[in-house]
Amino acid sequence: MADAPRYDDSLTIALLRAREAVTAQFRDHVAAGGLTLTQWRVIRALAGGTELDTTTLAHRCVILAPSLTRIIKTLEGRGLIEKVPARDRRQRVVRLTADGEAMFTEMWAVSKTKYAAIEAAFGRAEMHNLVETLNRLRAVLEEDV
Amino acid sequence: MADAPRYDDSLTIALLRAREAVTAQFRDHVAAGGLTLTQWRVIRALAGGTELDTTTLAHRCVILAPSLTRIIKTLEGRGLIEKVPARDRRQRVVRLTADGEAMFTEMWAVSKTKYAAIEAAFGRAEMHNLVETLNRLRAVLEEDV
DNA sequence: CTGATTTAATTCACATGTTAAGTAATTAAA
DNA sequence: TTTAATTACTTAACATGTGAATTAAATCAG
Repeated sequence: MADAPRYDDSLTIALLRAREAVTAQFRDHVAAGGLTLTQWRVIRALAGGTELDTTTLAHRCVILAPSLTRIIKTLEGRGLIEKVPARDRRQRVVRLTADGEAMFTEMWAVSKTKYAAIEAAFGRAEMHNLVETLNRLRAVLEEDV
Repeated sequence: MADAPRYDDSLTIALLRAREAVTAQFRDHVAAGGLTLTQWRVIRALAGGTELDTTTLAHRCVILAPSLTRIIKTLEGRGLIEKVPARDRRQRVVRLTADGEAMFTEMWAVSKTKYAAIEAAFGRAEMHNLVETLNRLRAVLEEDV
């Protein structure tokens, strides 16, 4: 042993902690709306009349298919999303209901200000650069390694 | 709506995807050892004879207390960790068993090479800089915002 | 020293992550 | 066109995330 990097210097731990710190900024607000952060990602991906099938939605929201199946069931039960007939009957295509759109609009107004507060505290350029770096890291890892 | 940033430009999504991409590099190897990535973080934090109480361990591994309770139960059942008597009898202090240390040593050898491969692919300086940036972001968010 | 408060873990209940297996619809091959 | 292979999603089983309530031990106030 002994050659393990200090835990705070580990990339995996740094990513975990950073994500925890960022999501913490939104969790209470989203919870106040009766949603989890994961459910909120789905709402957000569908905002503005967007219709998406489960596979695409799962990919955009970074949610595994089994989780999304449960989430769709929950949100549909609350009347926030609804099914849309699809040509390919294997697919489940969904969109927000009027209630869902209203919920998004109301919550997004606040989320936007929180996002802006993070930008202000950390620096707009720094943040943009960080996102770019993270996406580049991902691209590198998904290619080869 | 319409003023939401493109999803790929969202900091939360970028963090989620990047973390997913990084952990994917280790998941199969860790699973081959019969461990989950979360369990591996615990093993790693205890490597080298380190004795830690639940609170400290949870903080270092970024695991919530209820999860850690279950993980300790599991790893103890497998003979990888063991309890240590503590002065404060409210605390649960644990350490690796001889089997646990052996498990760590064997798996760490491979993990290290995978970590090095990521460094090589992404760039050592880039990676060090990313970790520093992530920790700085966290520090900023935990202060004020 | 006794009772109130605080602290460290655990337990509970439910949501999600994760892998594997199963089902139904589509497409491709014979 | 009938069957085999593929695709999209669901279900199942277990591990973890998350917040709230609970228990046991230590500390504090009077």
